Amino acid sequence: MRKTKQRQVVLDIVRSTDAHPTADWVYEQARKVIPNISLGTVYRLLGRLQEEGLVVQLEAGSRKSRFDGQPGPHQHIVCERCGRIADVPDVVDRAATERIEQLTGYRVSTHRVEWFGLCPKCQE
Amino acid sequence: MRKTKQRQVVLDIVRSTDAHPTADWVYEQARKVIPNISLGTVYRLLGRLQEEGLVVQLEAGSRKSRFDGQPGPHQHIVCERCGRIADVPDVVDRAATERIEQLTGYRVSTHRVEWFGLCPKCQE
DNA sequence: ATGAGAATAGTATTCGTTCCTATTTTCACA
DNA sequence: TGTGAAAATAGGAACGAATACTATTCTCAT
Repeated sequence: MRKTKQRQVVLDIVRSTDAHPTADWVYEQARKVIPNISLGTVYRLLGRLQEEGLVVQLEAGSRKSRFDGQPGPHQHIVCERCGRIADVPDVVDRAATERIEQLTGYRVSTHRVEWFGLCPKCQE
Repeated sequence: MRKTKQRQVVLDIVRSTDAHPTADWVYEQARKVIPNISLGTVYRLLGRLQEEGLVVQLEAGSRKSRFDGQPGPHQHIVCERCGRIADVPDVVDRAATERIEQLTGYRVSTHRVEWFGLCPKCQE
């Protein structure tokens, strides 16, 4: 792993804010320092930084939406190897929701818990 | 809202499985019944069925990934109006994880809680 | 029966992201 | 301090899930 100016700039930018920026926002900021930096470089660096644990990527996962024909209060667990999705009961109670509302000032309307792991078949 | 064959077929398909199918899987199944059904129709119907509460869409939200330069155990709350994201502490304890493992047979490696609501600014 | 408008089929388009490759840059080692 | 091999980048092409567009078909209240 080599120390490049691009890498340092991208890391500084993503660390400089708590606004959870998008890749293209990081790209725009980076261009102020390195005008001809490439968007592909930003994507590659963000991915690499994530592998190293310096950055967390939200809403990643498979980019395909999946649909559930059994609506109702339940959550999901996704197999990290084969993508199989199973239903699980919700573990978040009313007290937790109220705590979040008080801490953030947000008015909570809903929440979603996603679990990740290995399904029984993929555990071998 | 009109009763069309396409609508009924898509609803039957998405209700017939608990595998949380993708839109193109639903499309392939639907083509076995209506060979010239359009993929756009499948997308539109799934969206409409979701609005009616008959179907739940997973992993939806903005299609852009967002990045967090402050790694560490915390979760997020997303404003449904302006997209603002704030950090919140995790509310899932060890006992809940064990319960999920026993219920599903999955080996849990991580989880993610996403809260949705209105940020203070958007509550007016 | 019929006509207005809702829904569809087929296709083009959008846009976030990834891939490709010639060129540049970094850094271990002489 | 040079030098060369490997790694990283810039720029642009390609990909793919999802959406937009529009002429045509279908539904259903009357």
